[in-house]
Amino acid sequence: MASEFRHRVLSVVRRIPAGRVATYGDVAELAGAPGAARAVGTAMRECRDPGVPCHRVIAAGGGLGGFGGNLQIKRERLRAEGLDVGSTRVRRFHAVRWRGSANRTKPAK
DNA sequence: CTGCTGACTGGTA
DNA sequence: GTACCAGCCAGCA
Repeated sequence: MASEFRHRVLSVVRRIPAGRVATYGDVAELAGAPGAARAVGTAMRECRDPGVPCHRVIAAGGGLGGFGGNLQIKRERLRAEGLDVGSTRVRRFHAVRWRGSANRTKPAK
């Protein structure tokens, strides 16, 4: 399957526990393609599956990322997860991984 | 097979 | 602080 990478990404996103988030870069690395953050976003584009909490995938620094119109819903969901979400970025959140190092529960930037 | 695009990231100005 | 540039990988025409 040419979309094996996408499938792997979806699996990683699916493993993200509630109340926790992961950056595109982290998901890409966990998917086996470090640096393919953009490709991750492309894969998320088809995250219509409810089993794939694509809203838990955010950009680096706590940004919600690009997304289109449902970005608003994503923000509300993240807030429902117990995270502090601002207008276009998260203030406080628990990331499964941060900068490829130990689990950090700080927004850093 | 070649080239462009894209829900990204990090660094420099 | 924000703005722009270059680099990265995967998907699609």
